[in-house]
Amino acid sequence: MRPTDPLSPGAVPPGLHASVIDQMGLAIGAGEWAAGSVMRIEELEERYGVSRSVIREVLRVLASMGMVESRRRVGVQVLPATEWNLYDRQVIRWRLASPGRVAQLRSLTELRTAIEPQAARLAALRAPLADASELMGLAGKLWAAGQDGDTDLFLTLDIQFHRLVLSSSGNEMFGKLNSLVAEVLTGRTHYGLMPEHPHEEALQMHVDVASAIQRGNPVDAHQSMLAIMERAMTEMSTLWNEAAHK
Amino acid sequence: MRPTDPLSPGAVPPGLHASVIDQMGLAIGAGEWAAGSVMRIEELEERYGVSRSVIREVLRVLASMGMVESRRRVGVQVLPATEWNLYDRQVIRWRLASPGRVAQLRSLTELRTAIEPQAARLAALRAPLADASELMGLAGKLWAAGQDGDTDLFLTLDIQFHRLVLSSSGNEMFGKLNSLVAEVLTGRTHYGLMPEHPHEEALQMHVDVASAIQRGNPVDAHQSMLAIMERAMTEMSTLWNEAAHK
DNA sequence: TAGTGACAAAGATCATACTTATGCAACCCC
DNA sequence: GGGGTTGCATAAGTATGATCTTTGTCACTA
Repeated sequence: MRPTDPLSPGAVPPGLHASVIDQMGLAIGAGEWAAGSVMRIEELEERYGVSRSVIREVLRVLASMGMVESRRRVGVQVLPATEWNLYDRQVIRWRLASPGRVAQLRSLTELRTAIEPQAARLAALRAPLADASELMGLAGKLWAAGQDGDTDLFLTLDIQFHRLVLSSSGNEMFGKLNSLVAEVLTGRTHYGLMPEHPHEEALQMHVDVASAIQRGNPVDAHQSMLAIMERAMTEMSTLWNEAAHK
Repeated sequence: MRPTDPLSPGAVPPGLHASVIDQMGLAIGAGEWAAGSVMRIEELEERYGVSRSVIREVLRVLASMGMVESRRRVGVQVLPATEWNLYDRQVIRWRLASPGRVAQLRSLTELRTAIEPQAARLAALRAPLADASELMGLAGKLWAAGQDGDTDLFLTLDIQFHRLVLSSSGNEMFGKLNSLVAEVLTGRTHYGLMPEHPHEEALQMHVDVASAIQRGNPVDAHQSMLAIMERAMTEMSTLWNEAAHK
C-alpha cells in the first residue's frame, strides 16, 4: 500500500486545487468572508499552505464563478452573493451546505416547478420508446423503495428518474439541470427536509408521469409533474415551519 | 500615446487571460478543436504567445466550465459539448457565435418559454409597486421604439424589460437568467433572427404583461408572457426556414 | 480646496527548476 | 505466446524568484 499523501487529510478527490477551491468556496458560500472583504494572495498561500500558482489558479476559477474579483493594488475582493453563478454545480453545493440552505432550497424548488413540468411535457412528445420504458421501470422501483422505506435507494432512484425525464425532453438546457436537481434531492434528504416515509400519493404521481410520457400524453405528463413539484414545495414548507417552531 | 499591446489586436476588456480565454472558448465552441483532441500546454504557450502561468490559469477556468480536462502524461483534452456548462454566460456567447447557433437559440428559447411565464406569474404576486411602474414605463418606450423601427433602442429596452420581470419574480434563480436572456436577444438581433419591424401584436403583449403585473393578476401575466415566447419561437422558425430555402 | 505628481503596494506576467503521476512498451515468468 | 510486471520518458502539477504594470495614497503646490 503506497503512502497516502500526508499533507491532505480529508482531501477531496484528486489534486491540491480541488481541495483549496472547495475549502474557499465553502467558506465564502457560508459567509465567513463577508462580501467586500479583501484577502491578499500571500495571506492565502500561507493559510492553505500552497504556492502562489495554486492560489492564483483557484482564484481564477472562483472569479469565473463571480465569487471574487481581484484588483491591483487592492487584493482579492469577495463579491456579493448576487454576483455568484448560481447555476454552477459547486456553487449550489456550497450554498446548500451553508446556513442559508432553506431559502436556497426554496428558490431551487421554484425553478424546478417551472422547468420539470415543461420537460415532462416535451418528453411525452419526444422521448424515445426505450427511455419511456426505462422511466416506467424506474417509477416501479421507486414505488417499491418508497414502500420499503429504503431512503438511500429511494434517493438514487429519484435522481435517476428526474434525470431521465430532463434528458428525454430533448432539450440540452433542461438536460443540463440534472445535476442541479440531484443536488437538491440529495440536499433535501441529507438535511432532513424529506418526509420520513414518502407518501403514497407522491409515489403514484411518479408512476403517472412515466405513464403519461409512455402514452405520449403531454398534458397529463405536465400536470402530474407539476403536482410532484407542488407537493415537494408544500412538504418542505411544512417541515421547515415545524423545525422553526421547535 | 502609449503603445497598445501589439500581441492582441481586437483584445477583450482587460487582461491577457480574458483575451486568451475568449479566443480559446470561441475556438472550442466553434468546434475547431474536435471533442477528444488534445493540446499540450507548451503548444498553447507558443500559439498565444503567453507564459505558462497564463495558459494554466486559462485552462483551469475552461476546465471548470467543463470544456477541457487535463490529464498527466497526455495533455489537455477537449470534452464533448454535452459536458459544457451551458448556463455560463461566456459559453452561451461562444456557442451563439458558432455555426450551431440556430439549434442553440432554439433550446434557449424553449428554456425561456418554461421560465419567463412563471417569472411573470410570480412578479404579479410579488413585484414591488416601483418595479411594476417601471415595467409599465419600459413597455411604453418599447412600443414607441418598435413603432419607430429603432432597432438598437428596441433591443436595449427589450433586455431591460425582461430583466426586470425576472428580477421582480423575487426568485434569485430566475433573476440570474437575465444575462442568458440578454445574450439570446442580442444574438437574435445581431444574427438577423428578429423581424425587421416588430409586429404590433408583440408590442401589445409586452404592455399586457406589464399591466397584468401591475394589476397583480398572475394568470394574465403568465398568459401574456407565454404568448410572447410562443411568438418568438414561431418567428425564429419562420425566418430560419426562409433562410434555409434560399 | 483642488489639481498634480511621486511613491509604493499588490496583482499580473514571465521564466525556470523540481516533483509526481501515468501511458506505453519492453520484459519476464508461466 | 499470453498475461502480468517493471522502468522509463513525458507532460502535467507545484514551487519560487524576478520583473512589469496598474493604481490607491499622500504629500506638495498653486
